[in-house]
Amino acid sequence: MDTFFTYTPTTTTNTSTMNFPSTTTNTTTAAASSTSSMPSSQYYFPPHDETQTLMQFPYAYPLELVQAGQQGQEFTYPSYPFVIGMNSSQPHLVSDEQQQERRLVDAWTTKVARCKRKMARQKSLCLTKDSASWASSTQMNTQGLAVYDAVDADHVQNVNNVNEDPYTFRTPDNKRLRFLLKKELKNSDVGSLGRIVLPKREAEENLPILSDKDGIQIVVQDVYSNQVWIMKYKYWLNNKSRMYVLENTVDFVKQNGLAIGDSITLYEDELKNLGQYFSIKKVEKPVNEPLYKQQYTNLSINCNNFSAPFMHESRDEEEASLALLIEQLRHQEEQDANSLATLPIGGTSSHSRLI
DNA sequence: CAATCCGCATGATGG
DNA sequence: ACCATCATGCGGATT
Repeated sequence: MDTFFTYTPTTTTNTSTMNFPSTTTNTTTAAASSTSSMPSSQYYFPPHDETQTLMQFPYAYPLELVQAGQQGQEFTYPSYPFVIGMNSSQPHLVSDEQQQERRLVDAWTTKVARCKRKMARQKSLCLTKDSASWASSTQMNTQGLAVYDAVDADHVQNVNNVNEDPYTFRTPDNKRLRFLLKKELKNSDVGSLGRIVLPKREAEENLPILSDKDGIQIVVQDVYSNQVWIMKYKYWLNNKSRMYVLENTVDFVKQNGLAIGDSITLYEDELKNLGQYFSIKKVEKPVNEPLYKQQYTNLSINCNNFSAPFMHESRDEEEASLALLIEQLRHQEEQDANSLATLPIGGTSSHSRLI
C-alpha cells in the first residue's frame, strides 16, 4: 500500500491546476453517514494515469474501501476506475472540508454497480434511444458537453422506464445532469478545422431546434472543473438533409488533448439555465510513451485562450509548477516501474480514464 | 496573395 | 438497388 501524505491547503490553493468544485453544501448525507465512522483524513487520492491531467478534479477514495480490498481489486469512485496496487504516483490526504465533499459514496462506488453499468452499456447496442426531448428547454446555453462513458449506461437504463428520473449523472459538486448525446471523435473532428460533426438524429431529438443555419452559441463547462469553452452549434445543408456541427472547438480539443477515438457527450442540467458541463473520456494511450511526457502534453495549455475568472495563476507560475511536476512525475515513474515489476498479480494496469 | 474559414459536395458505409 | 448518415474533400469567400 502506498504511503499517505498530509494535505496542505496552501499547496493547492496557490495553483489553478487543481479545480475543485466550488460548492460543498450539497454533499450526500446518506453517503456521508456510510463513512462517518472513518477516522479523520482517511481518504485516498488515486494517482493519475497516463490519460489523466492534473488539471482535473482528483477524486478521493475512502481509505476504508482501499484498505479492505485485495490487491488488484477494481473500484469506481465515483467514476474513476482504480485498481489497488496498480496505479502509479503518490496518494494524498485531504482536508476535512474536502473529505466532506468527497463523501459521495453512491452507487458508483461499488464494483457491483460498475458491473451493472457494463451490462447496461452492452444492452445499449440493441436498444432504441431515449425519446425524451430537449424541446422543453428554451435556453440556448443550458446544455453541457461531457465525455463520460459510464453515464451512458444510466441513460440507457432509463429507456426502459420513461418515468424514471433522467438526471442520473451527478457531478462532483452534486449537480444532476441528463445525458443528451455522445460522439466518438474522428480525424476530422480533432483536426485544425475546429469543428465536430454531431450525430444527426440525436442532435435533432435532444439539442435545441435550430431555426436557421447560423445556429446558436453555447457555453460548456467541464463536469470536473470550472473550465469552460464557448462554441457554436449549427447545421450545414446536405442534400435535402442537415449535418449538425459544433464549431470553435480547436481550443477545446487542444487543451483536453483529444484525439481520434476519444469521446465527448452532451449533457443538460435539470435547471436548464445554469449548467454547462463537460468531461472527457479518452482512449487508452500506448504504454510505451513515458507517463511524464503524456501528462506534460495535457498540461501544456494555451492560456491566451478564453480564461475563466477562477483561473488566476500567471503563466510563469504555471510553467514553474509544470516543470516541478514533470520532475516529480519522472521520478515517480521510475519508482512505479520498480514496484510494478514486483507485483504478484498479472492483471493489466490499463484503464480508460474518465476525466 | 497566402492562409484560413465556411459551407456544400462527394464518397464510403451500413441498414 | 435505394436511402440516410457522416467523414472528409474542396472550392469560394474572407481575412
